[in-house]
Amino acid sequence: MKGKDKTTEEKSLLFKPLDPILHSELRLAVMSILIGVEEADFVYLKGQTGATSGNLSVQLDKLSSAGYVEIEKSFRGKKPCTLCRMTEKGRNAFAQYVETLKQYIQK
Amino acid sequence: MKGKDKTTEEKSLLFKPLDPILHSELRLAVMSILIGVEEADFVYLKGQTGATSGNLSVQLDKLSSAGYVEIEKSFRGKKPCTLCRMTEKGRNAFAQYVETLKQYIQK
DNA sequence: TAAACAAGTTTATAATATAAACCAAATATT
DNA sequence: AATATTTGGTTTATATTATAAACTTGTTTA
Repeated sequence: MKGKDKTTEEKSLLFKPLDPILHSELRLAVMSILIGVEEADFVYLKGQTGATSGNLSVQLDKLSSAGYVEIEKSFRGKKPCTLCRMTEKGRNAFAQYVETLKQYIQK
Repeated sequence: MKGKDKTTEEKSLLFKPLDPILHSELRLAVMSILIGVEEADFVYLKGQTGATSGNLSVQLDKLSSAGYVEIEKSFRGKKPCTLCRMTEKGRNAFAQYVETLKQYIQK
């Protein structure tokens, strides 16, 4: 294929892009949990998802940077505690992601 | 976290792993098309997905290596033609992926 | 008082997705 | 009739990701 690949420009009308922030196993699991609760802490999310601390930490950061979750660091007694809560933006993005996904898995 | 991270072993019961072959935007789009038709050629898949030739070629290879699609190379007149068809294994994997995904996006 | 644990973060690495560059054959252009 | 362009792809290089290992800081426990 010489020169510019013309198809690069023509975006498919049939398949809208899947939000890359949400199209990730662990981040999706976290969002799935957070959508059903008021808030959840790091340890709980870790337990429910089965993720390692490192992976969870990184993915929470990404969700936070995207503005999909709010993270609030405090102490529970003497232990640090990281509380996570889904934002309105996160809720919208999640709903949109699910809609888009339906185009891919139909029915 | 010193030593081995214990949570590594405890797999989550709530979130089954998402088949990494299918959890990919382009491969999912391709499977989504192939599940609805008897067969589709490279050019058609490229048009429908909006993918570049290179990307499509690579992702078709992966689906083929996984045994999810069969690829049959022939000629249509004098032009080469790459026909793709979903296998039974692919159909099962797709159905399973959709089921698993429902755990993540519920309802 | 030192070893183990809790709650994370940082960093290194392996895997992925993606497009750019490439190729061979056919068709169109001068 | 030579050459340029298009068609239908493949290979390769690169940038991004996901992931776990290694590290940190403070707290229990032996």
